[in-house]
Amino acid sequence: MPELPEVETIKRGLSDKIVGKKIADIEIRNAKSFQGDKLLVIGYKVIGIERRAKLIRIELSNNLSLLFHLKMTGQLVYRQDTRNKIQETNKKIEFAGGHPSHDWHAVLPNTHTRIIFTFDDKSKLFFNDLRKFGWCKVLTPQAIEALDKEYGIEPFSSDFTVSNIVVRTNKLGNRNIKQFLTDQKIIAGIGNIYADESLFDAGIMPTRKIKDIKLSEWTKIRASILKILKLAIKYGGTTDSDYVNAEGKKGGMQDHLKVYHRTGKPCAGNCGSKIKRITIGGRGTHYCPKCQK
DNA sequence: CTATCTGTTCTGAC
DNA sequence: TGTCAGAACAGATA
Repeated sequence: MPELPEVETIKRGLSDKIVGKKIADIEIRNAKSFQGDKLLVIGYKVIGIERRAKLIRIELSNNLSLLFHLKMTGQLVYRQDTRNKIQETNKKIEFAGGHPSHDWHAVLPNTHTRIIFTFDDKSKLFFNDLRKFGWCKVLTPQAIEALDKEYGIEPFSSDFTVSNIVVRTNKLGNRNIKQFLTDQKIIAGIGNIYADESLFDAGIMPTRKIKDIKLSEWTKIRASILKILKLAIKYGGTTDSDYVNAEGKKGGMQDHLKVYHRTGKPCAGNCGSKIKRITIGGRGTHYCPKCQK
């Protein structure tokens, strides 16, 4: 599930590859995945890639932008070589084994490819999305500005201070900390994985009501969020199921997670306890009953 | 085979 | 106004 570190990893990967290239064609394989008129963006150059919350934006030379939300299973994979030898290799593996190979997603395009962008040098950007929840929209600068206001504080901005966080707890005191952290209108970019990991790092129970959280604990939570997000970006994000970077490769953060999807396993803090799993707001929530208070 | 679970965000009901 | 279930969708798992 692409959260801030995964989207940031894709952004950095794509910046190296497509900035300066002109969009020559767009093939829409699933109408719902592309919202807007593709003719408005074909023929224009990519001048930059930005990230806001879990959204990725390709900025074009005519001031319009292509905005993507990958939701849970979306991928943005760039291929320079469209002859795609990997595809032929994988097809053999797939048929030989009778089931999809380990590198199944390297086959491009595949059955989950919803949009194909072709650049003027014949290289391609594939938007894949198994569950079709993700989307790409053509947006004007005004629409981008309006959208920006709907989202909360960026963790890596100077606005991400304890006082700015605490001021947003007003009237939400009964809410628990896990739901508070994953609310995009409050802090932008934190999802299920990094909320659980940050709260473990901070030693805070995910069920804690925010009105009962002390200032010293908020300080710790803020520091833990930054620490965990930086670490996840360093490792290129978490590949739980579908996430891959702009080159189609998996992330490495899953090997460094301490609670997420570690239900029943020994706590990484050597406390002797096992990781528990509960449901908060309909989402799986993982924590150590001994290390988190 | 069916039922359940997964996890981001929006919508509509209370 | 806040909260919450349900939906969007496809596939893995029980």
